[in-house]
Amino acid sequence: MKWTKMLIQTLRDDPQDAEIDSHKLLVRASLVKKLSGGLYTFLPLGLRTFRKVENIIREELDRAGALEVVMPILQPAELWKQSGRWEAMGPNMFKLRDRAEKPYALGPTAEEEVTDLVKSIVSSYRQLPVTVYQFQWKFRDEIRPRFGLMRSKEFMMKDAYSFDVSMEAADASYKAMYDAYVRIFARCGLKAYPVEADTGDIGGKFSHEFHVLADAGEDGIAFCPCCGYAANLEKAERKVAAVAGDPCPAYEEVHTPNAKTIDQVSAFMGVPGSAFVKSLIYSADGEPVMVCVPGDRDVNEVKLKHFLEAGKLELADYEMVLAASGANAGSVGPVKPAKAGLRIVADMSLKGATGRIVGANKDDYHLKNVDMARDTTIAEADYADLVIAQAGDICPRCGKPMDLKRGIEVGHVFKLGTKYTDAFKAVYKNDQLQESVMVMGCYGIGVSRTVQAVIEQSHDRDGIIWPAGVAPFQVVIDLLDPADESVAKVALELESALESAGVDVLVDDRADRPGVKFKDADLIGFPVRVVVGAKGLANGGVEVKRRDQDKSHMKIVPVAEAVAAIKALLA
RNA sequence: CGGAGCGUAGCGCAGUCUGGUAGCGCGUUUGGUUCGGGACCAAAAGGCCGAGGGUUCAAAUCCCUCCGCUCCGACCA
Repeated sequence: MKWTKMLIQTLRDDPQDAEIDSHKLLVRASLVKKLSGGLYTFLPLGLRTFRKVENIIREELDRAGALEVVMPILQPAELWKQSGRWEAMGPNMFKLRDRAEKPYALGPTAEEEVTDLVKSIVSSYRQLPVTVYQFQWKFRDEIRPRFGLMRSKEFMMKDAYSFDVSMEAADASYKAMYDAYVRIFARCGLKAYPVEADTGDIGGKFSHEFHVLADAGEDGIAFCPCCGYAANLEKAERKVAAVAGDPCPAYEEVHTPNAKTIDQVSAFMGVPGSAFVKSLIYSADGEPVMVCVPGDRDVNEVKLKHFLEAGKLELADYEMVLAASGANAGSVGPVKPAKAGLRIVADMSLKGATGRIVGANKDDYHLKNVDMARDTTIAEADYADLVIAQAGDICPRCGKPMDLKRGIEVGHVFKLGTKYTDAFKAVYKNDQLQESVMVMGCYGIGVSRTVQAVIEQSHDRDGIIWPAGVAPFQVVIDLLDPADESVAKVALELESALESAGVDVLVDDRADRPGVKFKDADLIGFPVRVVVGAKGLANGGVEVKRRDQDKSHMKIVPVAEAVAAIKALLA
């Protein structure tokens, strides 16, 4: 392929609307072009990488025995109503109607569709297990699209779904996908780590996310450097040492005018935030619940939701706070709240805590010298791990302190159980003609996001450094003297020789000066650069260099040996 | 949805406060000189100044409305 025949528009300046390196480089290297917020066109170069990532995924899933299908993007609303997610997905889902007013969704995912599909084909245990997958554009009405392809309204996802006869059999399907994911990300040149995760809106039993570590990542991850425990902060557990609370005198009121937040009261009283108990009123399925956590920690709503087994959990509104506590937000506390029998739950680090400061359930007042056991009615069983893990928290597995990292979620595997197969009555018959519900798993990879994650993880000041497996072209030939027929001939012959050897190559045949070509080659980041020029040929051949090595590694090789030398650099 | 910032040539920006012929750099086209890490000279093309309304003799500039983009936040007491 010749550069002058491609549609490439590299940019010297960073685009005005990009914040992170990978987003800037996607645009500057002419891989994508923005149409509108959260909507991108893949340009020829970007699409080549995109297809390579797709093919790696396809090969590994095929190898794992999965079957490719393509299901409609436009999904009838009735499917979503059957699973209850027409409501549950809320405004995250694009909804539309046809001319007959029949409602549809633009698929944000396809559990409903695939369950309906498999149910209609599979009726016997002999047909199981089966795993199907597709590459399909997904649509989500994101609150805030950002960072280019990282979080967009429309994105390419590989989604796979397994169906098994039992929980145990489903574990094997899960394991097969997990292993395939490890291979896929390795082949993409990515360091992706599996981390334990919450199952979120999709629901299910357990799951792992695959994360690429990057400061620009949107997710917090707790990492144990000692034993390798890794979990999304939404889920990350922690161990808490028992509190040896010294006895304290009876509690008493303190007037704290105009001090609402922990920071304000802490400053007012001259006591650190950790001495406080922060108390929040949540509405759990419409019922008020008070949640107490140390003043310097934040509630983990995901953990709380699981602990309370609540369907819908949100912070209580103003009226509910007043009715439950007797005071407004800012003065809420666990000692004698207004509502008799109000359920109070607390973080386990508060068990046995004494001498704490809490809201007095009376506006502008706090209580000091509170002994959680003596002064509150919190049940033994209502102490649980309810806060977001922090760096330094104790690993639940090995007892050593954990680190905090940030990650880009590129893949996710779920063991779903029977949530959807129950809803759709997806059953099979066993050899006794007895019917059972199939057990399901689902497995996603964000293809467009993975492309960007590779860039985020592999670039330098000059541009992208593509891993050879996913580069738009593996080799760029910088033809420095395109007007010189004898030099051009060498470049073109090398191009066909490389193509015959299965190496894809782009010849920069522009009439520009060398510096322009070198800069663009570095920006786009072809793994190997070959310079063909009159000067080099006079010195004995063509010059080859890997993108990830500097000029000192450049080698002059005779034209006849060039293909072998280039293949060696790509290996 | 709340807050902030920004919309001027393909891209990056100045001009807006203080109204008076729409500019700069990169890119593009043509000619010439150059030619191994983003060359130089000359000439040229390219803009409904986000859209609509208002004020004014006159609006990119002042006022109003809307639209789009980016960032922060979305109830942690």
